[in-house]
Amino acid sequence: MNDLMIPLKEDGRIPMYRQIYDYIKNEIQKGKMKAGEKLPSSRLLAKNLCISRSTVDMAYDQLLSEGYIESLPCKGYYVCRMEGLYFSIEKKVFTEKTSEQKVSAPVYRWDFALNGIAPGGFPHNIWRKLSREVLSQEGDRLFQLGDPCGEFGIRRAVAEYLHSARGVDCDPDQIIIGAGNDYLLMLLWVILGKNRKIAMENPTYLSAYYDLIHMGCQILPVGQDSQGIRIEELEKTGADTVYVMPSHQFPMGMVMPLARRMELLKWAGSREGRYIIEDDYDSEFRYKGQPIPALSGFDQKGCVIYLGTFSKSLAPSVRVSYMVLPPALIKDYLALGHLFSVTVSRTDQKILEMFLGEGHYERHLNRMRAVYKNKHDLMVRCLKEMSHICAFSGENAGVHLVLKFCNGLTEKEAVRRAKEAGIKVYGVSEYRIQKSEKEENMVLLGYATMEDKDIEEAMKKLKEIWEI
Amino acid sequence: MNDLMIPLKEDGRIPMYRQIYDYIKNEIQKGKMKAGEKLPSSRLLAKNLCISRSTVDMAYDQLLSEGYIESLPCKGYYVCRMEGLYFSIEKKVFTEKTSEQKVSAPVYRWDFALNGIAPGGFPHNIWRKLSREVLSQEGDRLFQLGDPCGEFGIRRAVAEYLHSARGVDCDPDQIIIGAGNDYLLMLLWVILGKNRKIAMENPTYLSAYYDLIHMGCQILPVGQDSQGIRIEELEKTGADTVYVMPSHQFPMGMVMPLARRMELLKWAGSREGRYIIEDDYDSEFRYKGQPIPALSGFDQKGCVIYLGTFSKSLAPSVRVSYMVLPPALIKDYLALGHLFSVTVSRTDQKILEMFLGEGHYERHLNRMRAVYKNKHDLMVRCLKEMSHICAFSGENAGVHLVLKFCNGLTEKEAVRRAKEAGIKVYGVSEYRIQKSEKEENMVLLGYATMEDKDIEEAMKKLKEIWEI
DNA sequence: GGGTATTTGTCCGTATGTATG
DNA sequence: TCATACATACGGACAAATACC
Repeated sequence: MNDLMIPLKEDGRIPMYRQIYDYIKNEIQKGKMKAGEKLPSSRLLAKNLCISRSTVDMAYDQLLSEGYIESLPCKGYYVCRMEGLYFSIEKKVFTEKTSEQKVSAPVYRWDFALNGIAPGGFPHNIWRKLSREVLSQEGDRLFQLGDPCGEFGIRRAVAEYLHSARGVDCDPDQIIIGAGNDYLLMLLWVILGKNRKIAMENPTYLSAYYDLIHMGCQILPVGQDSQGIRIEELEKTGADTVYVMPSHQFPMGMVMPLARRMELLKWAGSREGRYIIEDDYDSEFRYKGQPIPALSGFDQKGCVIYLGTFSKSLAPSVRVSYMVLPPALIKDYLALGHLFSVTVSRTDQKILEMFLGEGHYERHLNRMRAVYKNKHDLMVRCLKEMSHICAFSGENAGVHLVLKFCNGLTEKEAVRRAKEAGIKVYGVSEYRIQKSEKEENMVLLGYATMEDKDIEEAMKKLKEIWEI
Repeated sequence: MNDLMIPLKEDGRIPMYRQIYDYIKNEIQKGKMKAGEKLPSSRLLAKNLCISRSTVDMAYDQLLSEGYIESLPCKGYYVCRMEGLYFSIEKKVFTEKTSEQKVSAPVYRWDFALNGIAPGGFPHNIWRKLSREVLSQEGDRLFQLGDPCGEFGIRRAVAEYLHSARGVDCDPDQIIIGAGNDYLLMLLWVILGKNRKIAMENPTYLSAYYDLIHMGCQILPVGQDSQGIRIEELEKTGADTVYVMPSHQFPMGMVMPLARRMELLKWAGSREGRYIIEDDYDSEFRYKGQPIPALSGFDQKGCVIYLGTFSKSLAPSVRVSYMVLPPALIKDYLALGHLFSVTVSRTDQKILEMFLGEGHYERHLNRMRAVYKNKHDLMVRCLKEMSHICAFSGENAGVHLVLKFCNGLTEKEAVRRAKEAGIKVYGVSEYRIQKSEKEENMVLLGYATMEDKDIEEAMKKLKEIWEI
């Protein structure tokens, strides 16, 4: 009985320890838990229910004192023999209505989604604790209007993080905090002026592409090789700005080596007013090879705009991103007269500031890196058994892989077959901003949100159905 | 490495397991412990440090989960190969520059600010309670990606509120949640298409004006009389869209009567593709007269876009606004393919949902209405004693008043004299998007942030210094 | 070379201090 | 003051690997 799942409601009306107590008592009375049966250990149950062990302890204590269970030190808790008592307590059970979406959705049993985080990956308790601290300490002050760029505290924390972890040397005053990359890109578009010709890698991160397109921007697609964007091609487009993801290109997954980075910087520095937008969206997760500082760290001439986010590394719903502007552009931004208010609530800013400042972020990243490396290695192991079907790339970083079929399977057919088997995979063609004429044969598999067990099951199925 | 001696301080400030963790992590990062090296066993280290084994276990556990070390059961713990993160040991320290504004700011003893809320006006305890509930109840779910328009729950709550309090009849699916009006205006600009000619009242809410201007929008200023925007003039401009604040025009403070509203709706309905953007920013605060439903409530043809916010009614730092789009535009928005993610964190959305759903918002508004009515009445009393100096208007709603000098004082001079006396008041000319040729003679006084005592003192001073 | 003592990671229940309302 | 919940720290029991006789 280690899979005990107790539905907890923390509306404050019924204490949690009481709910646990009630539930277990009921199970014993109904006979679902039999005499001698072992209860889950306090640690295990606490972990499963995402609460403190002491809370479980309190529930067990009460059961103990009422004779429902006995405790064998260093062994566990066991259900006692309850004799001579007659129970007839029938509890009414309420079930939640399945929402309509849920009814129409269950086409996919597995989803190799490209966003989202590992289940249980969000550092709940810490976040909750910090949230409580912030709300009780800061008082009214936090609900007055704040700095339009974001509070100094979080900007400093981000600057320190960028310095030590990404090699980016910037002043807090160069940083702008905003609710998501989409928003910051819109802001950037205003700051840079509306006549920019922006080059992008093809395929690329579609959200950024559409952001810019819908703002009325002219986008010039540029091809890429194994080292990243092709500089020669970039030069030919006549673009004055380029949007790149050097640390882990999305979706192709290549890491831009130092040499190419230097070429890119040279491109930007060779003409006045050229800018590089460096989207460093998931640089936090690397599993192999030398860490390469962000492009922005090598920037001497102030032509790199750095974009980073907590949405990928912490949780998608933490909609906080940051942008480092070169001094010249920050001046332009301030000249706009603070016309935009900051889009992130001050409480969230303060929580994040503390999260970074107290080292929680570093620890969280380390933990998640270990978690993702596990999944990554598992994926690689599964894929190695499929080498007659496909080759893979984009490994060693990020949380997704690129598969290229070598058995003649097309992207379309692969996606279709996977769908029939209840597995969602993503075709590379979806991310092209300039469609290729020839048939595509690559798919993307994100593994962040998948449980290890599901990865194994799904990969086994894929191996079967992609056989030709 | 069995001679590991870790200097432990047991002053209770840093937990012991944490000190051990920090120490070892540091050794590994500095390279003093190399990959593959064996750590002392938990028992040995515990003995050496004279602490419990479990304490060492906790430290090792954390190092384990973060991937610094690996555990081989029955053998020992070993240092892992740490790759991926870029370490720069030296920490950089940033200090906040005392911003120039702060240095030059303390000129003012009183500030009749036009934004901000009453001191103590934010319902702290409730907010904190809800925040705690949300964070402990919702668990992980809340940190996965949510609905791009905002969670259904808050959209439903807003729809219900708008229906009952503002007479706006809309479906939750017509609502888009966003971080601030600025953001929603940018979004709207994308949805409406970039060739719109937008008319605005003159003077108007500058932030909205600059948002649109910087997006590259063509803005046509339109004059207004005591009833609001002049329809004839609007017609002449050739605009296809108009931005208005019918319930309390900023900054002039007039309330658009029913007749004018109908004229405006007629204007919009008379030509295909005409839209009215109704900014209902502070309709919550009315002190007199019949409440007039929002323009959107009379809209039969689907040509009104409604903008509302919690930034004014709750607190500036609660950056949550909402937009109600007519069905046709919602379709256009969805056709854009959800390219924008929602900009408000899901926790904040959930908190607000409960805040509305449990009736806290209604109670809060009632309370604040009473608070502001007090201040409002106090202002009016003070101003009546200044009737030889100025007339006032814009009363009965909102949290600011408009003063018009009748003793020949100019805006410029009035602002200057007030500044000398340590009082900040705001000239109407600042809010004009088309400057007037003749000398201005109106100023704006916001009373939301002022304590009653300060209002009395400041108004008394103003009476003296504005005497001619 | 096979039994045995020792070492080791792992899991267990327990106790205490602290923060919050 | 008390109930609730969490963080920290303790020491015992067990099974598997290892070292030793």
